[in-house]
Amino acid sequence: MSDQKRPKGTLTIYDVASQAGVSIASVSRVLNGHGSPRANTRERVLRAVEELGFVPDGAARALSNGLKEVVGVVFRRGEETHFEDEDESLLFIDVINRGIDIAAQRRGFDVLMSSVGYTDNNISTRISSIAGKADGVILHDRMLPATGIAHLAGVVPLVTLAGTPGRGSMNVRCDNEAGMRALVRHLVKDHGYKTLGYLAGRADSPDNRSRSKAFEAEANALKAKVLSGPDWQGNYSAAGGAKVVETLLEAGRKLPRAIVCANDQTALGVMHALARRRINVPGDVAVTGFDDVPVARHMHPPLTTIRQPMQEMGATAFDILYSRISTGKGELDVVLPVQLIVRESCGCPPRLRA
Amino acid sequence: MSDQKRPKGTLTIYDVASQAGVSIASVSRVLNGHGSPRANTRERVLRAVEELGFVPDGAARALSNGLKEVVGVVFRRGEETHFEDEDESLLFIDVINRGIDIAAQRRGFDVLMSSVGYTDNNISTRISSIAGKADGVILHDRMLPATGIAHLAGVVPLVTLAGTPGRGSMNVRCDNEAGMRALVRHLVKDHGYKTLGYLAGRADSPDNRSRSKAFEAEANALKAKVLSGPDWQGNYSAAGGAKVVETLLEAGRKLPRAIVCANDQTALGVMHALARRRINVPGDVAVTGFDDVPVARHMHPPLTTIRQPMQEMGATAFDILYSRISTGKGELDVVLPVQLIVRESCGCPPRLRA
DNA sequence: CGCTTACCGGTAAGCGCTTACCCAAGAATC
DNA sequence: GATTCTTGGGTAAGCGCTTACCGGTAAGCG
Repeated sequence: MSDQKRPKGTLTIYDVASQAGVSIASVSRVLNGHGSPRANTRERVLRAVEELGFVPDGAARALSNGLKEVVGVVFRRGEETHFEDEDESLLFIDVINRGIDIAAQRRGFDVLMSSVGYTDNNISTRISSIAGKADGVILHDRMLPATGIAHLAGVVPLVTLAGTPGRGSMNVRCDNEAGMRALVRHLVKDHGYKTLGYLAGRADSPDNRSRSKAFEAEANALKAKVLSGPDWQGNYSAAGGAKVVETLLEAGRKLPRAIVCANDQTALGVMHALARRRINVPGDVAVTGFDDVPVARHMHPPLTTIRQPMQEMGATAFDILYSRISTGKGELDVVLPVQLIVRESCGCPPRLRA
Repeated sequence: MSDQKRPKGTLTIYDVASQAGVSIASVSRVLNGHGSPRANTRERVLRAVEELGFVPDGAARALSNGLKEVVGVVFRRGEETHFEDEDESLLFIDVINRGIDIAAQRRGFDVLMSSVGYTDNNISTRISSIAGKADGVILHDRMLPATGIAHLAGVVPLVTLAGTPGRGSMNVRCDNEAGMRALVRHLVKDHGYKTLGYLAGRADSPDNRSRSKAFEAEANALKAKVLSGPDWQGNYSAAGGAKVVETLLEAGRKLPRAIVCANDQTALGVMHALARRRINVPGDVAVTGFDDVPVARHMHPPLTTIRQPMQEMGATAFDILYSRISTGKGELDVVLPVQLIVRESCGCPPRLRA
């Protein structure tokens, strides 16, 4: 392991080749396991690589064979005001990212992460930068308007999460409709609640739209009274959820028997706001979420919600992207099943923990 | 925004050049803001880029100008058994990574993340892969033995976190000694505890070594009795901390008045184990941590600990790596200050929350 | 023992970009 | 109006790698 070698320029495959006394082609073959090098050649190359501490340049490799073995992931970094438990837990996005990471490793890919703040105004520049450095891109929800997505999809293989497939981009989402139907049914049929409110997520989110629609449809079908509209517009954040409840209360409006929130974070905010007003959950008002993020089961009371297979969503996103990259094909729209998780915030009795 | 263009091969700078009726050099100049292109030229190029939806290839760019604008970050993904709150929170590493991310963005760099599992046996292969794709690498604690670090540092600019600087690699850590001294002093002088135990982290961790040394030195200086040794060997995980306490208790050993844990996660495990035995914290035994991870203040009782500026550590790691990459210079060893955070697990009274 | 077949391994082309170098055309000067 | 200075922009080399192609040697065969 001689260290005296300190070539000023970077160490290249030529250095390895001359050290080993073979050609650069042989070095490349040995390193990539192509062809069938003679044992002698192989050994000399490996020894030279070891002695020199050679690491092939990823850029050159990528340029040459057209594969970077990198996926880009773009998501929003929370920057709004935070609620107690909100900033500190693995949220929806983190768990999905972990799934992507794990799936990527199986294929020898690495993950280029880029979080953008809410106030960043150069988002599309940043996404382009990522796109140029990766073989494909995974976009979390609400990163780009539909036209931007279509445009980008023409440039690089693209998977959106919780979006809508279209114009060449692929999409992974979960079965919002089935989840919402199950939830509403539980609230109305099992608990007998007659009035329900839907505290919406961002208006431009496909997830929010399908949850909202399924909510209304099912509630109407079961003859429950529905409260919604502009007063019920949240933004997926805990602060947004709390705000809606407070505004409603200050206006002297009567709350429904159950508040169905667009996601768990919103439910977190709602429960905070309710607690501050000494309104009992679920005694006076039941609250439900959507996602089943890790903190959901530690809320007071534990949150009844719909579990999305978050890690699996991430892994699936990578997998379809990968097959698109390597074979040119790939599912356009993958819908993953969800599961109703009954805890106590809906009014069900506590269960024994394992 | 014509879409009919669907060139089979990738879109290159040549396509843009011919579309704009200029040379590739001009396209490159406009895109990178070099030279002083005439307004006319500039416009034509930008229009062509827009029409074609051109995104320059990062690999080619990197190869050409020797800068990838990517930093690699390698860390361990937890895979051991988990305690209730452990898996679900932003831990030490996550917060540091966020700091890296934010600092990197300021310089137009992106972050290539690679988590390795505890059971992965191809770690150095993976690290090499990352190194080849990045301009520099940040390694979290205990990813590689010292020789491996020295070796890698010869290949790519390298920053270790909570390690030791040496042989060309840089390091960022926090002032373990000062923190530990302050903590021990608080326990002994303010609370009057006479016997202290140090529940160690991984034996091969530099952080653990310096905390352990400072602990003993300060405790001895203050004439407190010290319990340590092989029975007190943890591994930074909650499970490890709990195990030590249980083993001690089963062996009928008497616990010290205060248990100083190598990190917060360990303290979490210790408090679980103590609670299970109905031992009161801090009444019977005080417990302290180190790090101040986000959950620390939500434990029961809230954990007294040493706050490390985690996000700043990440940002600093990137910054010194960046200056090394761009100027060839860079601090070799950065030590960041820490702060004693007094909560209730040491025996102090509850404070009003803001 | 001479010819075919196989197989290793070397040479060189090119991946898409940046940039040093150089040329041409307009501005400035006498 | 001829000469020199200025400056935008084109040509081509080269970044470090992979791989198609081909030549040389050894093994297989009649």
